[in-house]
Amino acid sequence: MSTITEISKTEFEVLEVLWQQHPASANEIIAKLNENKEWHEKTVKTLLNRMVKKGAIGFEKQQRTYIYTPLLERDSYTLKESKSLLERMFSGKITPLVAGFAKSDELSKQDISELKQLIDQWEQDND
Amino acid sequence: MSTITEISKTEFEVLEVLWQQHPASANEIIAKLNENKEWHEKTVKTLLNRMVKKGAIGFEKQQRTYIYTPLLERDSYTLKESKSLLERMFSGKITPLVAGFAKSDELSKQDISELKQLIDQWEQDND
DNA sequence: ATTATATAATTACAGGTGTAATCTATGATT
DNA sequence: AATCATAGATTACACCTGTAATTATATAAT
Repeated sequence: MSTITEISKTEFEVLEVLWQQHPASANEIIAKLNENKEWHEKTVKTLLNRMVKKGAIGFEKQQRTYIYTPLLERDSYTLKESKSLLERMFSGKITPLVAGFAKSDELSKQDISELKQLIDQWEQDND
Repeated sequence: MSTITEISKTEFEVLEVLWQQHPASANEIIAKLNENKEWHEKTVKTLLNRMVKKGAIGFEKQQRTYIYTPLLERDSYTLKESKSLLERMFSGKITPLVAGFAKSDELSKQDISELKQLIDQWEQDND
């Protein structure tokens, strides 16, 4: 249920494809992953196994093979991780993070316009 | 020089006090850390040692004791970590992260006004 | 039924991490 | 000078990670 689960960086990459498309078999996941970079089959299987144990994903037996599904919501997981990072390095505030990006020229015109829109929306909603 | 260095979460906490005040001896660091939560002296010493090996901090001998200094800039380190997180979970874009906060009511009136100010500034600078 | 094949389970193994305890050397104290 | 206290160095140790290889098992093929 809730996000007690700790996911490692590689595990996250695997979960990512599951979030994009589930349920999915190990082989489907492996194939999808390999569109980007090389993943050894055994490695992926290990990661799936570990995530099952951690309760991050579940599976259903389809004959001999497993069909996996995420048990963790992407949004809540990324939010938790984001909050954790902000907490640890920016006293929990979002602005210093964005300011860091601004300062080192990591913000594009596009980013700015998206942020403005987001803020407008927020102000409409919270008023 | 540049941020090749990998710092663990606890190491970061120790580095944090060094960034706030340096150079500093192990004991000063330990004292400062203990203002917040309990840190075992041995643990802190281990972490300092590891960070020296990693090249994240340096020291100067003051008689028998070491006086440590950060060799890593806070800003560049936090930027690197922030970028890494955005890269991994938001395709490198800042807006989805902020949107996640907005969606789960993690943004305060204050945050919004700070963000707006930041954006104003950015627009003044980049024009 | 036997064998080959493909899945999942188990085992491997060298770092890294959190959290200390123990050892060693050196300066302080008597 | 001998001893003590203390700082740093070394060692410990279980768990996590990345990255697989090996083993066991269940089906598919012959």
